[in-house]
Amino acid sequence: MELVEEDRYRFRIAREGDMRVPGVVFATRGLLADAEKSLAQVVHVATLPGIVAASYAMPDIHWGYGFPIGGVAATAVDEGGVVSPGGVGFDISCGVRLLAADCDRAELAPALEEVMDVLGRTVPRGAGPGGVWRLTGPGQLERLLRGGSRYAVEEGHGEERDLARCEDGGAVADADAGQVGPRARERGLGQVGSLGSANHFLEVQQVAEVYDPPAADAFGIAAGQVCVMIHCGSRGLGHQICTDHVRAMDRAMARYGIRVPDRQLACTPVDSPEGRAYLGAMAAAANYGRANRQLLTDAARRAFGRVAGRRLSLVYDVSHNLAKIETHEVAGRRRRLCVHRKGATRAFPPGHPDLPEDLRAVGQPVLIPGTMGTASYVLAGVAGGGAFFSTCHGAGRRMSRHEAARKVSGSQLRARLAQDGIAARPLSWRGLAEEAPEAYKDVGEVVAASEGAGLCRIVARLVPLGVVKG
DNA sequence: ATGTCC
Repeated sequence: MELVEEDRYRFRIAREGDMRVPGVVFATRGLLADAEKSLAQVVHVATLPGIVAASYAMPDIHWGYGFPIGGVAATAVDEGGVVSPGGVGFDISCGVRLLAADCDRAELAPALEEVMDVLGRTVPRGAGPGGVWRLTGPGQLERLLRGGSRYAVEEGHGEERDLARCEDGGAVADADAGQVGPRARERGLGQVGSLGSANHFLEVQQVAEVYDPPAADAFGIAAGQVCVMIHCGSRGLGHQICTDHVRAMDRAMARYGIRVPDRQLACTPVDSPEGRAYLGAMAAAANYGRANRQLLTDAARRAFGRVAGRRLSLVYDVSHNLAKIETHEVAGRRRRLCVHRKGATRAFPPGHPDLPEDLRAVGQPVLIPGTMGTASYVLAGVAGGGAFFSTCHGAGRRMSRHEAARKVSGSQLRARLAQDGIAARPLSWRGLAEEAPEAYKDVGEVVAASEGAGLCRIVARLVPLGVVKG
């Protein structure tokens, strides 16, 4: 496949064959080494009915189920555009929340090990059931699927101010719990308020460097400040919803005359019973993911309060695995689009009406989880953001889990992190090894390419002080 | 990502 370099950070895959739009890849040549399989997925996505503008890829693109991770695709709702669960991913509403503590690193230092011990004991994690909340019955799950973070706050697990700093105010209204199947419910009941495993984490971090002081100031973070970053999703509930609706769409697709180059791209029109059912269930899972992060926030606040007498205030909460109905101008026309972001973060520009008032002047905070040994970033949305106001979501893997586990010893990694002043609380050595910093690309390179491509601007770099891993 | 294969 030919990748035409349009400028240093933007490449084009010309339209050919069944492609309805070209591919546009924001990256550097270096970041695209070994990206052949995921670029083929960019081409596959370009064939979807109703897709507009381009099949986009972010600088942290890598291979995923059907769509690439780091993919953005918008379809025109009123022109037969489709929705595809593969364009959201299995971990619906996986996302990141950043909390800022009322202290700097030196002030927390004497209490850090104990804070990490308490977090290690009180943050539920790992595969399978177990969470902060034990739901009392189906009615409570129903309210949670509709109310998201808002419901968790109503039940006493947070502050009203938290909701203003959550994407969509902590919950979307179009959740349809009736489209969440019995198995998804069953899996979700016992996992509310848990990290999960793999790349999910809770980290205590320090703001190492501020690049955009006015934006950092508006976000409520400053150099040296201690932060807590939570990266998790909708656990088994989201996974089961994806499984159920992929199956339903796979069966229904032919009735709509839709053919896709890869069965993993199963889709139906947004405006079809199957499309609406998926989007309703997906929104419910999105609310579940938000409640999940709200409850983990509560657990982190309790640990910080009890051990160190410190408070945590919410900077922002944003997902990087969602599809949303948004209105954008395409080719001079305002159109209602279904924007799929999979491993891509929404990044609203300054002035956007959906941003809370105190952030509107600087743009939406974008939270980029890096690795436990290097850094994470806070970015901000910019005007003109070239892919329906989307940017990267993380470092992107360089090694497979298998390769990382083979090359890295978990116990040696923990010792190495400790030498660097990072207190790790892993659940298993294997899990830690799979997430070793060297298993990932350089997150600094990813965010630099994202900024260079005009998708966002870099606000601050955060470095880990302690990590709780599933 | 995921009760890592109903």
